[in-house]
Amino acid sequence: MPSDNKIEVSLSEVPAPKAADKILDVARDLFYREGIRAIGVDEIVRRAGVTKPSLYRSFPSKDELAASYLRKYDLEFWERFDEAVDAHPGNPRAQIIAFLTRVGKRTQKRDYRGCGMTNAAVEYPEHGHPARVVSENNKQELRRRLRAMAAAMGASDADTLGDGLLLLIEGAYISGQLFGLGGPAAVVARNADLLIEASLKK
Amino acid sequence: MPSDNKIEVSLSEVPAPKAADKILDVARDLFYREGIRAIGVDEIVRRAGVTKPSLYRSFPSKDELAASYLRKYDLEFWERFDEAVDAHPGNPRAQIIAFLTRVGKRTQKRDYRGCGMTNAAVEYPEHGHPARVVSENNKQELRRRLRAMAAAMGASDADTLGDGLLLLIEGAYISGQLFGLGGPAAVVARNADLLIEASLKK
DNA sequence: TGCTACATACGTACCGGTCAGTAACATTGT
DNA sequence: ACAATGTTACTGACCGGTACGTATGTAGCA
Repeated sequence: MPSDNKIEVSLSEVPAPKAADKILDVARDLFYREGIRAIGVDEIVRRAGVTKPSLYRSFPSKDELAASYLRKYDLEFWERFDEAVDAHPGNPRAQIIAFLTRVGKRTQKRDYRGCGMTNAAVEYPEHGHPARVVSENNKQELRRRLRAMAAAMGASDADTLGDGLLLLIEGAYISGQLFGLGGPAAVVARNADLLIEASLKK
Repeated sequence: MPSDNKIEVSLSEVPAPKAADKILDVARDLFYREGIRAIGVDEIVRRAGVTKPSLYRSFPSKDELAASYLRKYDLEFWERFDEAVDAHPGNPRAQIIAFLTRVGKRTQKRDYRGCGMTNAAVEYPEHGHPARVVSENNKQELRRRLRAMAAAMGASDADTLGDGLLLLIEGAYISGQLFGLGGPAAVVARNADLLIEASLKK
């Protein structure tokens, strides 16, 4: 058994993953790839190597586990977003294009499955569902930031441009998983650039 | 009992809706509003006022019923699309804007649920699933037509513009059900017009 | 007209499996 | 001791799907 992570070289190093963490990791993977409704709790605990009571000791319900998965997804999303922002300080246009260039690249990977937030909202149309609430909050914050960036670019109608960029982003997420390789999402950055250009002059 | 459709005034008029038709009507409504995975066959037959064996005499499986629902959806979609096209003969730009204006309006209705095709593809990521196949075919045809229209507009890079329009459309479908009233989908036509403008000059 | 013969359409009751979730108790490591 | 986890077994509801019997309409024929 080479390279086992049970080595425990010293204190607080590889601190023996708790059951809740293993569950959340597996849930994240399966929920994202297959969909939340498509995955049962039995499969999650099986793949995580834990038992069902362990799941329900850490999470009050499957719906709340899904919400936790999305909160984790939310954190990772903003990390990726801010990475593009930080790469071009004071240049919102370059920030957007950098972000969309990476999104476009990711959509061209095999088995790309779009945005976990967006997918969850499609799976759970019911208002107030725990998973949907997380998703809606994420999207509203994204909209707010895009509009602010559009304003910082000096767009004459910043809200319209910000919303247009959001439409392109969501379209890329969906088209990425619909068309696979060679799909329309590959040119999302180019289209965003054209849209920005048209929104600035005048 | 006023206005009962059992009148049968003459031959071949209101020909007593068959079980299969009632099932498909109910399935269309429930699948679209709640999602395909969220609705069981029991609820469908209950709401349709028929029994389960009747469903399985007309449809070989739930998956095939979902595919039938999408084929019906596909027909209605192209009716709406061609309506906008026919309203502006020889003017692809006006055709697109007319279509997107109506899409934008529909996204602002309460309980808007986006595109049944798109939603089904999100619900069934597995390649080859009967419902997904119908959805993918619809989207590929839409892409083909949008690219052709972009070429007819005289865009320098017609494929990029066609794909950009597709991204905006898919973004509108998703944002419509994510944000509800006052969401970004309301300005999809305006953004499409800006994108077209930017893609034509030069 | 009266009868059978057959096909179509439908209903009752049921199948095994899976769903999310839980009760009660044993085991482990610190 | 204590807290976290595992073990086993279970619940009631629901899942998609089916075996099998029954009603109804109609064609053929006397």
